[in-house]
Amino acid sequence: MKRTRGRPRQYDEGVALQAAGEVFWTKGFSATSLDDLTVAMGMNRPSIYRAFGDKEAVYRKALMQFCQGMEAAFERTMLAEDDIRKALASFYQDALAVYTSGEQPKGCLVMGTAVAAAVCHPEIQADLLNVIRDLDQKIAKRLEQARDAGQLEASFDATGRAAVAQSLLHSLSLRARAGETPKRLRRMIEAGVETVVS
Amino acid sequence: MKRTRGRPRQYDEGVALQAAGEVFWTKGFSATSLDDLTVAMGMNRPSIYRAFGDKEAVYRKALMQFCQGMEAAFERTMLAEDDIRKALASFYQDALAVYTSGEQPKGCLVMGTAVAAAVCHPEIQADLLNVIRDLDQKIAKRLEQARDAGQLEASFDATGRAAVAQSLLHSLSLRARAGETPKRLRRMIEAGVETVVS
DNA sequence: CTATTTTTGTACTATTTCGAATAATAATAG
DNA sequence: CTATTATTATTCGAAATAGTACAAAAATAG
Repeated sequence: MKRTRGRPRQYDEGVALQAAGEVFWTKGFSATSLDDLTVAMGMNRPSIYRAFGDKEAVYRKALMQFCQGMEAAFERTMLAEDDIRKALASFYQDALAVYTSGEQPKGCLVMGTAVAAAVCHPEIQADLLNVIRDLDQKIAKRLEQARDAGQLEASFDATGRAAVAQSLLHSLSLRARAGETPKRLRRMIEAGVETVVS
Repeated sequence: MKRTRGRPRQYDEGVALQAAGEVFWTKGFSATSLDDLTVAMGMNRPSIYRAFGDKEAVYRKALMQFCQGMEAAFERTMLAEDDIRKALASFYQDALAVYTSGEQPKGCLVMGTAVAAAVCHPEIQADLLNVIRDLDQKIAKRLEQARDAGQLEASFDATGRAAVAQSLLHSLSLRARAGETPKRLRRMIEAGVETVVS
């Protein structure tokens, strides 16, 4: 951690992006103003521009940091647990815990806010598609592994079911943001796991 | 159609709301300005206020009109077709046709834009939750009917599977808006139908 | 023809918003 | 101590935005 020249920066990149993410998560991309960001990030406007670029750049970086957190959750659950049902169930539960973590449930940052912005912001749309396809592949790989371990039928369509499995996650996010009760969401997880592996 | 007193209105309510819906569908709720609406609806600002109220009121009325169109699609497919697999498949296909209808695919107006606005706009959130729960019930009822007709196992969990079935719709909307290819979306429908009824 | 009613059209104000120009600050290099 | 570099802080201006006040228009009622 060598000191560089010039005035030392007062912000921590990760902390600032997390704070930005919180605002975007609540208000959405276009309803969030730069003034909102200066307050939340504790940085003044020119510092934000210097450090991250314009609003869209801040947003995309906050998205990517959020995704890293979700990838960690995937590893803690889907990859750490051997039984595929338990793995799926704990993955959904971990995700749901994130989706309902704040004072108000806000779902997934990506699915809750990037989707709306996607049509008018091609780069956000591209990020979104990448995230979705990446997760499809990760789930499919894990399902194949379970199939090879004999936990699923030999004819199990891992790719098709992976898309279904991620659909449940999308819907969980959406319903959480819509204010659905935790009880109903948990029941959906149960029915969903059973459906995916059936 | 009796002529009423006063200057005749130049707009048609349904047409105006549809035009408003198109803008919201593309830009999202908060990125749409009243100037955008005046242009699209062919009405000047005070006329919009008089006729529909403020931006949020216009938005909610446009949402509700969109939902009526989707309900009609539900009746054309899920209720008109006897075989539950065909019914589901044609419902998803009809929905996908709507989701990818414009020059750019925009998914579902509700799932694509109301979700982002839901956290800061309680009435939009309430509308969203109502729409979701309503469709869950409609699908569950249709699945029960299929079960009673012997097309599904007696132990089939209609309520749980209805939530899964709607999840596929949510994901279809989301993926379409993310720019997923029609080919992949159609494949997802196939795998999804098979999963739901399995 | 005049009064009444409803909608349309113009213009305005106060506020928000983005982005940039400029100055001040705090460190290192030599 | 002076020059250089990187970051922070203040301020400004131009544009966009939401909502409203008020006048004009186009119909019916009597």
